Amino acid sequence: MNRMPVAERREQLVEAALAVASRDGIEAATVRAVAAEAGVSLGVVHYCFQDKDELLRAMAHAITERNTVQGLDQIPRGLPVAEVLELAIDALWASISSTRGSQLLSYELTTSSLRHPELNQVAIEQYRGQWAAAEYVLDVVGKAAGVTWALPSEELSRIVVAVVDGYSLGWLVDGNADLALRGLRGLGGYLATLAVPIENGAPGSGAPMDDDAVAPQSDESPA
Amino acid sequence: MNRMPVAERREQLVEAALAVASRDGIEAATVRAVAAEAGVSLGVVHYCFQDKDELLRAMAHAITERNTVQGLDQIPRGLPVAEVLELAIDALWASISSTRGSQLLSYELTTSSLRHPELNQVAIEQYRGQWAAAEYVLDVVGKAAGVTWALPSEELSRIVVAVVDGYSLGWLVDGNADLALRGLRGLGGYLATLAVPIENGAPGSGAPMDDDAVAPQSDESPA
DNA sequence: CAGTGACTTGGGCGGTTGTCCAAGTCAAGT
DNA sequence: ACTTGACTTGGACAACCGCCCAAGTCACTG
Repeated sequence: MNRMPVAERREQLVEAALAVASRDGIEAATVRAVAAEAGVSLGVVHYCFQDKDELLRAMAHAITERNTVQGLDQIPRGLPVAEVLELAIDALWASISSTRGSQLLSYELTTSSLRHPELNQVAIEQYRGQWAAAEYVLDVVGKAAGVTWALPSEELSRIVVAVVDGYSLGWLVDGNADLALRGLRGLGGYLATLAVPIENGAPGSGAPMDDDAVAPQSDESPA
Repeated sequence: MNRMPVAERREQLVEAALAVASRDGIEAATVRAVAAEAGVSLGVVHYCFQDKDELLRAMAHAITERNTVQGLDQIPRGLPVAEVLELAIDALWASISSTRGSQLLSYELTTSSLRHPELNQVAIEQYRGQWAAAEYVLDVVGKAAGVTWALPSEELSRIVVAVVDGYSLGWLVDGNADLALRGLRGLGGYLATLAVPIENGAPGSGAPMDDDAVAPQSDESPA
């Protein structure tokens, strides 16, 4: 094999682990399988990572980092909240539904983390990332539509993450993408009822609305 | 060991498998560990089950069947829909939050099922059971409060299952039961806005309400 | 051009897994 | 009392796992 500095080799191995685990499941991501996927011999993995667990943690970190939301910068301003939300949700679902293996791997990583002390931090990092991402998206959407939200953004992001998680799981099980997307659009409709227009002279818009502030739902995608 | 007919022995082994897997995770439920938990020798397991997979399927079937909702028969009639929903949700959450290991095992079973062809039917059976249970609960609640729902019950049950799943996962990760319960009560508040009183002379009640029928959320617990 | 050290190799180690089986034990029927 | 067959036992097997290491290879520096 081509010689390569450790740092670069590590990235390659993480990539290989991600490929194997997304395709065949986290249990299939053995040291041997990762080495074979990367086209290197067995010893290389333990030369670059102290443990198999360290490799798995690096892989989890990579897949979590990759879940950053994309394409939010091109959301047009001045649209009604409901429409902005629909755009955001459609984009989110497109990115989720096109990466089934990664989605499934994310849930496998979460449950594995909750069982094995060596992966202790993985799950909480995953969800901290998702809650923060949801909060950020809600902030961007709110600014694009000129509204604020009737609920604290931590609660709202929890709602978004929970609902997206729930529908993603359901979709993984039954394979019905349309049903899931319709459900998520419903979440968008619910969120729209929580939008409060900014009194400021700015050209806001969207669903005005009372808050009878009931609340919870929410989640940001684990893609 | 005491002699025992196969059928009875099978039940005992399923119980042992459930104990091991709930406590230590699905990976820890090896044939040896299950035999030890049941206090029988190794060969007994393969005498009662053809495969390890057959044992796992039987275990999954048992845990899914056990998720039937309880205590619904003692819901008082004539209460406002919002209060009935809160009662139901509090009971549901009490049963979820008191069985952390089983909840986690349910998610492990789902992901395992989605990866291994031998467990193919497990996940879909789990969710069919949960969607049906949610539908049943919504029906009971509706009758107790004298209302019907503004959305088709299949969609509503999907919402319930998705939201409960999402919040359960979040709770498994961060351990914050209060936050999850508050979130689920919010789901109850949302559902209340979808309740339509029955015109019939019956003493219904609860939040009346327009349906702007957006929709989805929902889930029934995997306990 | 020689030497040094980072990187790679492939096999071996002990442990665990699912599966199998020859032999043993015990309750029930004749 | 003896036979039969359901049930149990404990060890063996091959396959796989994570981990380790002595030896080899190559790029680079002096």
